[in-house]
Amino acid sequence: MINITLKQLRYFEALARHGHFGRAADACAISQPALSMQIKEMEDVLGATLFERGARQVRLTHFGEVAVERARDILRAADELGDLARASRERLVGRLRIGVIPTIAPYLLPKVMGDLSGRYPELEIHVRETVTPKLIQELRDGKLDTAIVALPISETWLSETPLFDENFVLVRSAGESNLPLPSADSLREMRLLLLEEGHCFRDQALSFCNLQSAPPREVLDASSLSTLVQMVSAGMGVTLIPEMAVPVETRSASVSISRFQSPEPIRTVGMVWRQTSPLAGQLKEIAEVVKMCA
Amino acid sequence: MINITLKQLRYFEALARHGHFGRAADACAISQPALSMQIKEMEDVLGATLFERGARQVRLTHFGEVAVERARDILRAADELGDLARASRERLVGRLRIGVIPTIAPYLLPKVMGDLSGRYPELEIHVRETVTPKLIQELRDGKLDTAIVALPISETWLSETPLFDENFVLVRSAGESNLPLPSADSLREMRLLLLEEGHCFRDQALSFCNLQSAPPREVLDASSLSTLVQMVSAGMGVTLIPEMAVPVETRSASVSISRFQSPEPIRTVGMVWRQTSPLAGQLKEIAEVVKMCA
DNA sequence: CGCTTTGATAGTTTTTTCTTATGATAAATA
DNA sequence: TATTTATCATAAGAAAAAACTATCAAAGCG
Repeated sequence: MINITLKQLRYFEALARHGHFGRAADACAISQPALSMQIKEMEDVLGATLFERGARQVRLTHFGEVAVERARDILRAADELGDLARASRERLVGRLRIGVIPTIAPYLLPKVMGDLSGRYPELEIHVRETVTPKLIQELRDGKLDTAIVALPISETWLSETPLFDENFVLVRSAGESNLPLPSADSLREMRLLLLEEGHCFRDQALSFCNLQSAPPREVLDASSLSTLVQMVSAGMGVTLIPEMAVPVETRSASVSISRFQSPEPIRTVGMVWRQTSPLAGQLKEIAEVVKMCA
Repeated sequence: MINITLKQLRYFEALARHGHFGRAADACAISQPALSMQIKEMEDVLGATLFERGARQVRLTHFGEVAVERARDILRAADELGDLARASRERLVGRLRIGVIPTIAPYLLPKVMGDLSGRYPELEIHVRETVTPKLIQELRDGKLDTAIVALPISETWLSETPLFDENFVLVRSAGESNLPLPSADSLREMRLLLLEEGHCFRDQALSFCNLQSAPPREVLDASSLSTLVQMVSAGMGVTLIPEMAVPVETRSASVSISRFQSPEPIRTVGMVWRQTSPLAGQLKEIAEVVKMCA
């Protein structure tokens, strides 16, 4: 498809402004014949005359007058594309889509969101809270820019950076606080309440109890840590929650919290993103901000 | 002053659309390395990354998404400069891209095409037949000059002019011609065959039966009026078709046609185009020609 | 592991654009 | 009227840009 070029539009606009081939050519920093040829080329392509070449002056035709308006619009839009690029290059601006797993989101996000908004006022943060496999899928599909999950993920196409380590604590009903601390193995014999399938925290808890995937007797699949703690508070069993969740979740429940002796159960929380993401640089920066919060 | 070129914008747009260097290059009729180089050049000039090159897919960055919108605007404006030139040469010549909805096209186009070609011998008419939302999108993208659709469209950036009104008639199998005419409401209880989702005629028919969007029992989604009539002919139910379609569609089907009493179902067919289109003047002229045909 | 897909790179060729030199026309000047 | 001057067009070669072919390298897939 043959078409006009932006260069021709620039020359055209210059000629329209100066009304003189020589001066317009100077303004464009090219020779006069070069300008003449490009204008002629443009007229040929358009199939219409742009200028009425008088002996002593060059004047726009009626069509030329209309066309130069359009040309100026186009040139302005093209220049704005450059401005747009410059604006987006400097600071972290625009939309940032973060995914967070449900066992971290409610405890980490309030502070992180505040800090990020303060630091990057032009950043529009979208948060998606769901389980790890879905987050990874959405990352792969380009629906998310980054995700905060329990490491490791071990996908070759992902970059991962650790943010912080997090202990698991035992939650028992208030009356049991004096009982001796059960060993990891003996948790198997107790009524251990867990999150439903799909949450990585469930697998981590089971792993700590040396259970592969077969659940212990009588598990109850909760959909949130809040539910778990409320169940414990009602005397239905014991559970594990991340230390980070303690302040929020025990506020309205009469339960006792105990830390394990070594080997203390632990998980590493980190941030992941596509290795190919052009935001990689900025995401590292954001990871630092999140580390501060934790 | 170094700057991007329209050619680069075209390549950029193609790559954004195809998400694949090879196919985009094909679409631009150049080799893949040529496209790669121009995209890279463009990214260098802008100083920003436009695409995230994944192992298996190429995806726009956030900035790329914003930029491609601008690029499309610029490209459309540049194309319109050509249209403008054509319009300035008084008579309507060159390419005219008309979109028509499928429930009108086969009945209106044969005559309209003939009349237009006779009247404007230098006019090269391209016809695109698809559903209204796609036509409107293509109009917006500058891929169409005008479209013939059911009014109203109510987009502020469109000019619309009515062409003619069209009644809907009831199609029943041949044996049922003596039965009394069902009311709009009672159509709901019959086995009403309709076009598939997306056709405005489907919505208009449903609306006449006072159905919002929930389809009646056992709808069968056909992709053309011909199919509908053939189904009716086979005794599978009843349907509505525009009056204009009657001569063509009942030629090879043993069905009976009945007009409704008032309130007679009706729709207004009209022509729409971008208000900013330089062809506006000529399009009005064409609308008059189409009116004659109907 | 090989095999395939896919984008990047290198070197060469083709096309486009630009430059200098020159021509042509008409107004201005003498 | 002849000459000069101002201007834009044309021509031919040089420079720059863009495109092609061939090939590489990385990553997914069986």
